[in-house]
Amino acid sequence: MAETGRTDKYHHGDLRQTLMNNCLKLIEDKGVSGFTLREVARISGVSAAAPYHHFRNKTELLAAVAVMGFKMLDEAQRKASQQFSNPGHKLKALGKSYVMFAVNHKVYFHVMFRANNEPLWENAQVMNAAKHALSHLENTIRELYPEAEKGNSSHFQAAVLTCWSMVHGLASLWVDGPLRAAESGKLEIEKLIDLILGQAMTHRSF
Amino acid sequence: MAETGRTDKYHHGDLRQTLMNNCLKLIEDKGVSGFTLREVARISGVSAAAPYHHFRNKTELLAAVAVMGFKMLDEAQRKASQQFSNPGHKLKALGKSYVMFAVNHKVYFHVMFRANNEPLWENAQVMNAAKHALSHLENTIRELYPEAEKGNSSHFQAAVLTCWSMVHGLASLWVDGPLRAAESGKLEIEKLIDLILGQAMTHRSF
DNA sequence: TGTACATCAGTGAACGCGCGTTCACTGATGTAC
DNA sequence: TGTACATCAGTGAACGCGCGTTCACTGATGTAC
Repeated sequence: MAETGRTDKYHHGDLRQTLMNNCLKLIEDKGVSGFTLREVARISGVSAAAPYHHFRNKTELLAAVAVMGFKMLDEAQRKASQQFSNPGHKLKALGKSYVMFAVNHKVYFHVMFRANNEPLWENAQVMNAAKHALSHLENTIRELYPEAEKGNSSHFQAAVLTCWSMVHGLASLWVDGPLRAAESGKLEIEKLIDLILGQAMTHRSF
Repeated sequence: MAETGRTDKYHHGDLRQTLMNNCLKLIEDKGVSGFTLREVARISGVSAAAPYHHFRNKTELLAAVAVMGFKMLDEAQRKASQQFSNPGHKLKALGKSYVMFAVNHKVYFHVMFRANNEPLWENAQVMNAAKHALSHLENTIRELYPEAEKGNSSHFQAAVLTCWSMVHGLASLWVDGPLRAAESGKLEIEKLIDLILGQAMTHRSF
C-alpha cells in the first residue's frame, strides 16, 4: 500500500524524470511537432501548471531531453571505444555504436537533431553534451592519423567530418524513414551497418 | 495597372503555386512545426478556406512541396551526371550536387526529409519523385562497378547506401545545425565538400 | 519530542490565442448554341 | 454577337478545440530551536 500508493501522494517524488520520459513517449507517437506540454502533464497525472516547477518552459524540457540523449550517446561511444585498442577497430566500433544508438533510440535522436525550430543548439548545455559525445570519434581519428592533425588541420577536420557524415547519414536515413520505406528492408539494419562500415572504414585511405 | 492590379482580382490566377511558395517561406521562418495553413493563406492574401480548393488538407500541401523538392533534386542530379562521362567523376559531381542542393534549398530539404510526423513517405507521389532523384546515384554506381550488382546484389545496395549516407549525412549535419554551430565554420561549406568528397569518393575502393 | 516556520511542489481556474476544417454563399469565368 | 448556364475559385462566419503560460492558492516536507 505504502509502495503502490506512491501515485496518490501530493508530492510526486520524481516528476522531473517522469516528465522527460513521457515527453519521449509522446514524441514517439506524435512527432516533435505534435508534442505539447499540457499532454505531457496530463499523462504524467499532474496539472498543466506543475511542469513549470521543473522547467522554465516547453523548450527547456526538450533541451533537457536532448542533453540526456547526448549523455547516453557519450556513454555508448565510450564503451564502444574501450572494446578495442587498435584504432581502426575502434573507429568501426564507434561508427556502429553511433548508428545503433539512433536505431535503438529513435526518439532521442529526433530530439537531439530534429528539434526543428527549437534553438537547442544555442543552449550551452546541449552544445557541451554534444561535444563530449563527439570527442570519442575525434580522439580515435587522432590516434589513427597522428600526422594528419599536425600537417594540415583542415585534413583532420575533414577526416572527422567524413566519418561523422557517414554514420550520421546512415542513422538519418533510417530514422527519417526513407531507408525503411525503400526496398532495402531486405537487409536487416545491423547487417547493413556491418557491411557498410566494413566497406567504408576498413579499406579506406584518408 | 492591368498588370499590377492582378492581386485584386477575385480569382487569384495561380494560388496553388503561391501557397506552395509561401509555405516554404513560412517554414524557413518558423520550422515545419511552426507552420500553419491559416498563416499560409493569410500571407497569400486569401481567406483561410481558400487553400482547400487546391489541397485536400495541410498534409497534402506539404506533400506537394516535397514532390516539387524531389523534382528539383532530380533535375540537379541529372545535370551533374551529364557533366562527365567518366563514372568516377560523375559520382563525385552527384555527391556535390546533392549536398549543394541541401545547402541552397535548406527548406525543401527539411520538408523532404524532416516532415516529422506527416507520413509523407506513404504518399505514392512523394515516393516516386524520391526514387527518381536517387536513380542517378544508383545508375552511376552500376556503371562504376558493373560486376558488383551481378556478383552480390547486397554489395551493390551497400555501395549505393554508403554513398547516399555520406552525402546525406553531410547535408543533414549542415541543415540541422550542428555543423554550422560547431567550430567548422572556419572552412566554407563548398571547400569542405570538395575536401571530403575528394577523400571519400576518389581514393576509395568498394 | 514538539512546535513554529520557511520552502517546496503541487492545484485549479483563468488569460488570450490561433488552429484545421466545414458550410452555405457568391462573384468570375468558360462554353454551347 | 449575345445569352443561358455550369463550373470554378473565391468569401466570411462559425464549429469545437487545445494550446502555453500565469496566478493566487494550499498541502506536504524539512529544519532550527
